[in-house]
Amino acid sequence: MKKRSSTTPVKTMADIARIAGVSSSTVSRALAGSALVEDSQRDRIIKIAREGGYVINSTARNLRLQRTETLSVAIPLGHESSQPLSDPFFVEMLGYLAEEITRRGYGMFVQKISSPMDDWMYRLIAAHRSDGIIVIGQSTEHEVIEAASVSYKPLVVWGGHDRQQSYCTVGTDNVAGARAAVSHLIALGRRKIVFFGDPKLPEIRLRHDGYQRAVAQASQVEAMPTVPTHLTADAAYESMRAFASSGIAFDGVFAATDVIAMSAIRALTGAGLRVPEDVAVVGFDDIALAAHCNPALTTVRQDIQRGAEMMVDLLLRRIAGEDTPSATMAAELVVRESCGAARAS
Amino acid sequence: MKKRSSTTPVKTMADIARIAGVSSSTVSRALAGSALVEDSQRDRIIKIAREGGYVINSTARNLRLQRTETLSVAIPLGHESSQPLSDPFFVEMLGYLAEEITRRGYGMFVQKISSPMDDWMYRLIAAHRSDGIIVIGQSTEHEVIEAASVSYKPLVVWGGHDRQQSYCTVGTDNVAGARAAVSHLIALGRRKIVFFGDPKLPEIRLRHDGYQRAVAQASQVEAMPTVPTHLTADAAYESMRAFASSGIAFDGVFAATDVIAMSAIRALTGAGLRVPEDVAVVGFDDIALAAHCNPALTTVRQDIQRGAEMMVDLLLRRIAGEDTPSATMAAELVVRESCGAARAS
DNA sequence: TCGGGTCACGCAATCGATTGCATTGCGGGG
DNA sequence: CCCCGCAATGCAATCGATTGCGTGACCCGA
Repeated sequence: MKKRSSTTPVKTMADIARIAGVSSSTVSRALAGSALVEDSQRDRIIKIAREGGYVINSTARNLRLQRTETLSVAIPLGHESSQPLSDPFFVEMLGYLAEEITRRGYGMFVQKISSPMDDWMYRLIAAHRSDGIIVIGQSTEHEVIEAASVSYKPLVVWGGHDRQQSYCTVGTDNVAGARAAVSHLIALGRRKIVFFGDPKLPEIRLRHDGYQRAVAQASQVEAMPTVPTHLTADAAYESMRAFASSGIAFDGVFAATDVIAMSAIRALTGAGLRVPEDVAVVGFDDIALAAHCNPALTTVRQDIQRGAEMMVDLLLRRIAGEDTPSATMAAELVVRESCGAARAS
Repeated sequence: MKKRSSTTPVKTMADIARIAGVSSSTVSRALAGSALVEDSQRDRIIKIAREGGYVINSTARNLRLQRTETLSVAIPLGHESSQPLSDPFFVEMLGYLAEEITRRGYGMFVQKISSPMDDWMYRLIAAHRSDGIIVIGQSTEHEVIEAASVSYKPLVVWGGHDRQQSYCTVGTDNVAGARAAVSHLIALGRRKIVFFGDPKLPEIRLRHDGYQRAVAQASQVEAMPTVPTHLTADAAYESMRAFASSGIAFDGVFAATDVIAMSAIRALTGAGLRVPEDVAVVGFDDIALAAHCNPALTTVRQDIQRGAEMMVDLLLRRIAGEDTPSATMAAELVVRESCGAARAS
């Protein structure tokens, strides 16, 4: 930390004005780089500010300018009781958002929505603590978001996009990604593929759609049950353990998220099944650990970084008054070890 | 979102005052529950506010009250080039902090310190955007933090505690935890235990101390090299791959973090070594995935949730003027599969 | 009936930065 | 020599909530 030789503490523009022998108006203009201030004067004022270690008081500035220079990031966790932010996907997204938002000079106001009353959105808006809101994942809150979006425009949501929804989303092409994943399993000779995930959540429903299309399109693939597990590692582990001991034969698993996939693999191994020899597993998300677990996970990659950038970009444009459309990014199948090589059908 | 029947928009206290036929002073006092306002009057004002959907403007309030009701959370990543927030440990911590901070009615201002110039701390302080700062992990920034802490009191740091450091830390007893982990490996019959992690980082240095003490205390345990790997999954994987092919024989690994441990396991498996049969692995942190990777990871548990609570608690007390001491939490060895059972020495 | 006291409430300053408008000084053209 | 105009700067209001101090109304006892 730099040492400041401040005999007179320089906290406000008035302090600078006093030292420079001018009014605070001039200081304000000088610091803003206004051409109205004489060059030498401006330089002198800026020098005083710098040497005094002056940093503008953003609270006062924001009050005057009627804005906050802050973006809210809301994470609804309606689907997992009181579980803390457990999914690395959300957390990686949070990290990229932090990066992108601070890069643009904004602050990031993080809000976890644990026990959603239906007015969380309203309260977040009315608090006036941010200029706009990013919602990570629709969870079970689609209706609430939809309702809020009618009157509140600076809002961008990560998640699945539906034709009849009016709010602006950024997301991956879940249907195509899921379809590619399941088609890959089928191409490797798997015929009994189970879907793990709860289609009540919008994104997961789309992935389930993709799964169904791939299955419907292929021949000789058996219809298998859908297991609506929660998104947490514990719940997914338990679901898979129960399913594996149910006696239903299966040779492939399409997990709605990587966390589910990794937990499933562990449960399968615990049940004496080998991955990928006995059961091939594909996930969705490509979280950082997917490449580094054992066996390495074949999964559908979502470009989280680009997603974060797009959300911030769209939100800032919405704050500026533009009415931006939703954006969908391509999904990419990343083949690793967990689904093995082709085998005889 | 609730429907507001606001013919007259109620945005400010002055609006409410106009409707109620009083001054904004009275509105302010009424909303604050002051006894100076007559009961029926107060109820009426509160009713008007509620029906108008009024939410106080915190920017104005904070300017007047000279505070921000916001806490900064800084994450220095000096150790991993431009890597995004990759370690689940940090990210889980972030989630718990978000929970705890919002629970206390504060906002959370997240700042990622990617390419640390030595004035990041000063800038964060001088921006006046928060009432206090939580730093997650010392990374390579010990000196900067130490320097800042001399003049800036509302500061709490997650990380290792050293006798000669003056800032307030919250952390796990790294030495004892590491010692327990390594002693466990030794008790299981392992004799050639390698340490993976970079002792340049304060916390890791303490874990390395614990490792050395456990080794020194035991008999028949060979001195093995320390491999100073980075904290990212990729770097750790590469380090282990290189080490495994170096020809040095070993039967145990103590990884400084779970991410390193999980990557190491994968590299070992890739090199044809079995875990835990050929090499036993112990990690540190007990991140959520530790229990759910394959094999499940034996590791030293840090109570992240309690850590987050303590940091917020200490910080609020520091903001209130108290000079709180550092806190160290007990570490707990969690035995799972990755170090196997005892074997003949 | 009057003075002292209490209760409710309003006035106006304050927090710090911004900005429309007024003002000052200076130079040049008529 | 005077006046106009421009350049540079100051004044003061503003954003919205808070709060010390002042004031009016009312009640009570003397």
